[in-house]
Amino acid sequence: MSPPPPNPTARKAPPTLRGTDKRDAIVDAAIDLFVERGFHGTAVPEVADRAGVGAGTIYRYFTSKESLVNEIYQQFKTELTGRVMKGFPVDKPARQMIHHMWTALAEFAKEKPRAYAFLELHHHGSYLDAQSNAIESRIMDMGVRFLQAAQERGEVKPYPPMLLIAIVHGAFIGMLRKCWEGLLELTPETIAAGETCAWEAIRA
Amino acid sequence: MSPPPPNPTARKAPPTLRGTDKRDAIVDAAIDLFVERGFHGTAVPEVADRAGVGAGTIYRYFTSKESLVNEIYQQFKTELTGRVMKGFPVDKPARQMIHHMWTALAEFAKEKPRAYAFLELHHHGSYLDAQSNAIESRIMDMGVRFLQAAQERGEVKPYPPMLLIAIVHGAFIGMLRKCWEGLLELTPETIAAGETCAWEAIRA
Amino acid sequence: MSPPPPNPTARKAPPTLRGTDKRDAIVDAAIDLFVERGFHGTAVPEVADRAGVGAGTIYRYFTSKESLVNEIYQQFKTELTGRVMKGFPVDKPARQMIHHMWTALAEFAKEKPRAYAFLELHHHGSYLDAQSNAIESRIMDMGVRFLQAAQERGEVKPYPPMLLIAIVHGAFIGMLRKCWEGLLELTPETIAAGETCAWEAIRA
Amino acid sequence: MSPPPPNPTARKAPPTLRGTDKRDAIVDAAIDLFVERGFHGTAVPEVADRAGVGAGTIYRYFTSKESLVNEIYQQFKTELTGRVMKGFPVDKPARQMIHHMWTALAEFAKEKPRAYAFLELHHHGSYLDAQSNAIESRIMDMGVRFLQAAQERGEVKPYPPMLLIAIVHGAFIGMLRKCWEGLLELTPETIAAGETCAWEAIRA
DNA sequence: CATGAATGAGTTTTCATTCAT
DNA sequence: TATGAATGAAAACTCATTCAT
Repeated sequence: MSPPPPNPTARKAPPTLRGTDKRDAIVDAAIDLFVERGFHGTAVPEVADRAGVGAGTIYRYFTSKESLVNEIYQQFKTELTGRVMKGFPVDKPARQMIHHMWTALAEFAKEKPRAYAFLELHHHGSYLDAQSNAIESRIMDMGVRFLQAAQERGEVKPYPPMLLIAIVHGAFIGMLRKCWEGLLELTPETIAAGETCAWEAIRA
Repeated sequence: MSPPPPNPTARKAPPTLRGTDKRDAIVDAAIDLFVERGFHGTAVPEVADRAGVGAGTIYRYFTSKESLVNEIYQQFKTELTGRVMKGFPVDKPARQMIHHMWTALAEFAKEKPRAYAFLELHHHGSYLDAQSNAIESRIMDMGVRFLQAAQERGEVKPYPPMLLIAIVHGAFIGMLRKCWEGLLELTPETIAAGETCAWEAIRA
Repeated sequence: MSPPPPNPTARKAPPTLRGTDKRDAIVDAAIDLFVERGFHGTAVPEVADRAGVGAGTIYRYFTSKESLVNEIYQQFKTELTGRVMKGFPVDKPARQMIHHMWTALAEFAKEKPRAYAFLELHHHGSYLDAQSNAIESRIMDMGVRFLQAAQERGEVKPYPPMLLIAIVHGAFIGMLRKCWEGLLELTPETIAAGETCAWEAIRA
Repeated sequence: MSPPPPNPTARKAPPTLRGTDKRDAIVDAAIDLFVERGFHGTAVPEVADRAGVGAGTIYRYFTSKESLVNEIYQQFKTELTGRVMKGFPVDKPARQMIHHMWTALAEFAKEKPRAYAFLELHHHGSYLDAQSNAIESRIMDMGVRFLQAAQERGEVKPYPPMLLIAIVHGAFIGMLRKCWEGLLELTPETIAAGETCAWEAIRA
């Protein structure tokens, strides 16, 4: 996200990196607090405290509290959709598409659980701007197209594609939530079992 | 301004019920706003305005903003669990249990969509007190017991019961969310299709 | 506290008395609360609760919270000054004047401790109106005149009369305060000892 | 801390001390208003206005309105008792003790009249915490001990020491109050005369 | 007459944002 | 560039007073 220093001999390199460090610290702190207490329940100075920076510093990286959530949202939503899109088995059977998607989501959720929780919990906050919401629709459209194709091949149930997406995605979220609540563990076995359920939910 | 009174002699009805009316108006307004903007994003005077009462009036019915969310949460969570429990086919095959549960949830969600959204979105808010959280665990325990019995009868997949619950409940929420977003309609067909998916997700 | 009904056949007696009873109950409750928590620290509904009447009832006897304090203040200040004036040994030696005054104050303070505390603590509240403050000055003027006369007779110290008043009255209040705090008991002995001190403080 | 700058180029003095300056301004404003209108009668923004700071600033120096009164109370009560204790003629005749105490109190009351009035008027407010009240008792205990010793030496009247304290302290307060009301002037002569009265009030 | 539910102006307190250093 | 003290607008909540019953 930060452009590579065009001048490798610059003495200013550490400060430049420090800038990135600070941004990252702010993002990390903000994710934690937004997940724990929600957007409106989190005070900017709290974010600054947890990030170990001054309150004013946040405004050097983000123009407002709203832009902070939105930038975080877009950053991670983009990363998440990127992972799902990357290597998506476009021409393969639906079973493999589900496997790819389920695995990609699970990996992300395991690597960056707070970020995933953040995306999930702030899904439709009134503070999200148009751009943040747009990312969602694009991936949804893609999902619908692939599912329609699979229906035509008779691989999945002939229900509205949006319903099938909802069922699969909902099942995934449901699984994750129980993990966050400590009632389930996100082991490879759990993930695989969940995937089986999700597939059988929609297969023809 | 006032609707044409079909009965010109009825004058006392509103005054008689006014106390209950006001409380209900506050609860309705609060649900709407909490769903739209979240707990911390909703100001008490906004609730009062939408309810058509003075700001101070809210404090005659609820001791604090927190008690307002908690009372609403408990009221509807109790109603919802009551509906699921009532007439639950205890000794019947798992398929019927799923049908009963799915139908009960769908009926409630259709009758009182805002209330259902409220319960769903405020699920684990830090402002919910012990009592509010307790209702959830009790119904979950029951679900686990029934699923275990069904597993022993070989009716559902031999995965952790909590995972199966998560999948089914998650699928239901997923379906609803798409309805809230206007991407799906909560018709009897949609509901039935979703139920089929949910059942096939967990059946052995 | 309520006078015996002089007319046993009057059907209206109870209502009539009830009115007076209510006013008295309000005054009693108000004195207690004003002493405990101060004027601004006392809520009108609290007064109503303790008096056992409805909140609105207070406004049938007093036009406002301010008029409530002021009426109470004037009522008891008038009673107190009346007691001091009644039978004041105008032509007698200063020693006897001090005795009379000290005894009158002590009797009142013993009979109606809350009322005395009220007068003392609300002495110069910004909510007292002109009339309330006027009562004070009149009795003070009288005290100054008598003390000047006594000075001319060489009975008391030739200091500013206002200082002598301040010393004696201050000493009395000081004694009472320790009683209120439970550090001293308002026995006849204490009162007499205090009087001796007060007299020797100002005698020539 | 900084000597009076006779040098017109000094620009940095106020900023250096600004933190302390603000706190002091708040304390000064609060004392004035608490004396004039009482604790509950004073609104925090009023204090802020008079102090020339923003309302929020007060909460950077004091955690609440209550802590504001308590900190002020303790600060000045500690200063006052310190002055009385400092150089107290422990082994000298009671006459000298009275002189020392009376002079110390009068000096403080003259230097910081608002602070003295504040201490006096808020003496037993329900908003004072345990620590604020504790300061009072310690100095009282000391007074009792010294008076008992003086009684054994036959220097003062054989009345309860607490009564003698009450008389002397009450007389002092009485004198001050008349000064606050403008009915007496706190000249050295007045102070000396008052002291004479106070001594003769308790001497054997 | 008596009541107490209802209210909005006012209270204490928090917090996003700015700006002097 | 980074800071954090300062702030005022807005939040949650209280209460003197009114008025329909």
